[in-house]
Amino acid sequence: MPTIYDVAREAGVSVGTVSYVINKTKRLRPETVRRVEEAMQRLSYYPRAAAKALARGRSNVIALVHPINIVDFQMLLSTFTLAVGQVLAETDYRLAVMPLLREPKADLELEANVSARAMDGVLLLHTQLHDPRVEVLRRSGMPFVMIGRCADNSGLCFVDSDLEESARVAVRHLVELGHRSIVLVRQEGADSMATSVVHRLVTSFQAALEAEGLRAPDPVRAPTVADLVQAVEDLLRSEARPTAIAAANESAAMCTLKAASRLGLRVPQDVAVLGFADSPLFPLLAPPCTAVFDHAAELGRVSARMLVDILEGRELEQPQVLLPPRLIARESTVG
Amino acid sequence: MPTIYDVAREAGVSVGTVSYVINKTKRLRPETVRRVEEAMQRLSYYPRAAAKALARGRSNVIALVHPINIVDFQMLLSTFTLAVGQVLAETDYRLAVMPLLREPKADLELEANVSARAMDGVLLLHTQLHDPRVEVLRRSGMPFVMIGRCADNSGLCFVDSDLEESARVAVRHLVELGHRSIVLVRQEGADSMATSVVHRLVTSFQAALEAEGLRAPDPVRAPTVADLVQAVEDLLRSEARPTAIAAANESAAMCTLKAASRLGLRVPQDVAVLGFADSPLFPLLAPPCTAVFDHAAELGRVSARMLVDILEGRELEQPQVLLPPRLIARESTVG
DNA sequence: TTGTATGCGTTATCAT
DNA sequence: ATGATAACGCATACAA
Repeated sequence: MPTIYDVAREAGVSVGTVSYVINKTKRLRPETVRRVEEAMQRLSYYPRAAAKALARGRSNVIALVHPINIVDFQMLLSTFTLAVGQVLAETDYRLAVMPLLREPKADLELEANVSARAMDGVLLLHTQLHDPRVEVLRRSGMPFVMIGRCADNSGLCFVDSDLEESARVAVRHLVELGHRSIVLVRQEGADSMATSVVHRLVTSFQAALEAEGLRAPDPVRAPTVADLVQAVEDLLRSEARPTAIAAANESAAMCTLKAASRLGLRVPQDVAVLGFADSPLFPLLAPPCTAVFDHAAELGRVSARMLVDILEGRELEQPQVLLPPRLIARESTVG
Repeated sequence: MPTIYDVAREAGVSVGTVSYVINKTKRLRPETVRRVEEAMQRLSYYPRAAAKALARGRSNVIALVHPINIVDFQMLLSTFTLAVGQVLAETDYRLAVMPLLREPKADLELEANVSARAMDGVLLLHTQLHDPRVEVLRRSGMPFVMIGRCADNSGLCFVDSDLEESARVAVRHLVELGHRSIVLVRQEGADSMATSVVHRLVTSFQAALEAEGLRAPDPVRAPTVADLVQAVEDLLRSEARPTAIAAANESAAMCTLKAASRLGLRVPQDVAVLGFADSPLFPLLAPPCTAVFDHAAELGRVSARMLVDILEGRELEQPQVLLPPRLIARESTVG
């Protein structure tokens, strides 16, 4: 493997000059630049990432940290990742997605990477209200932007969906369609990481129902897909059968549609279905499913830009951003 | 940030000793070990990843390289990633998922990372028959394991599904159920990266049909979800309406089910549907969809173990592994 | 156990 | 205004 010294010798210049050419740190005589570039070409030289990172004190890597064992389908993740990648493509930062595996060891794994300064900054997905990962990041002084937020966000940066407003928008949409009996359905993972964002949604949703003067029944929940389908079927067969169901995530929406179809109920005539979360699946469902708060891509763009601004020492216009919900009405509610 | 020198001073030993304690490279007097460990604790010292990488000549990072803009839903990716992560958790290697963005620049991006020696080895997802990324990896001497394979695999390591056998298994399943008229449906992305694996499937499928003495009509294809639904609807309304449809991936399966439901056709009585690919979605569809070749997790496990073996200099039992297909019969074919 | 050379770029300082 | 030189960052590994 050729080093910068080999290149310097080959080009007949000093290593400093080569470095300046690589990093465009100084203006050099075009002739010199050409010689150096040709030498690099000939030797097929490429600066070692580790050496660069050690010398500069930073790695130019941004880590996207997310739990891998969550119940949601991670459709959000690919949309989000794509958006982040597109922002970073115009910067010097490289993206490394860092899936954290088992819950108990997850924090240690993050702590190891953070303490080793394996990255310059972190995008933290699925932030929960009391998130041990946030403590790790905070203590270490690692710059980070949360997607979602904690109970106490003072001094922290985040980009989040406005869940409260999302719930209101959803409820209002259903109420305007004449629904008065609405139930929320959610899959309850064994995984605490995923739950707390859902918990916030549940709370907001109940509040939104009450604000419209409607009853706010307990949400239907089940740990597995099969159980959830069964639970929704039971609900739809009960006397208290709601006329509309809101699903907290993709899998809940699919379970709901499935339960309805099993019972021979028509959607939306017999029961309307609305899903939270952004998912490319929703338009493909039968019927296409109305969705609220689909801006995974925007969460990605905004959070990535924010983190880059922090790392570049630029002033942040807004360290805490709430994205307004959007409702995409499809056939599962509006026929 | 404390360095190994600070720790050495604090513990009253030399840096070498500290290094030995960290890496358990040598046996030291327990008393010394204790002193060093306490010093590290007090200073909350953690070795810098970049320094370590520079000194050792390797990063202990394994990169999972995959295209991000493929049409498939990347359900495979999360299952696969989880499995890889579980294998690596028992090793010293960390996992960095590296999504490659835009097609034309993807190779350059990979080349930059590879040349910079940002990782020790690569797991290459969605390998295509003529894959420029393979050339990049090959030229650079970077150890890698392909998931999928190329046209010429001599000297290369891969783990792949046995697509030919998968196609036979699928066709046989449908034939045994009495189907004689079977059509393959696929979504055709703008993205060439995704197509060639599908292309192999198409070829195998046609061959399997002919081996059973059946006609092998051209596959139905369309670039977008909406178009594909339309195309399947047209097919199902035509005189040549097949009694069974095989879908090349998740989105094609969902499009097919949707087209059937729109036309009021019952699945599987009026038309049977079978999907290729592994997806946690399949059981959730209405009806639950029969699937062939669902071993994303095993692909992950086997390829990760293989790469670690290569990196550790262990002898490979089998550098080229074909996983036999599995068929999971669900209601979309067996009612 | 210790001392020290080594790996590889970056950047401040000095020389032309 | 350019270019050369040397110190620096941090952990590893070998010789003593």
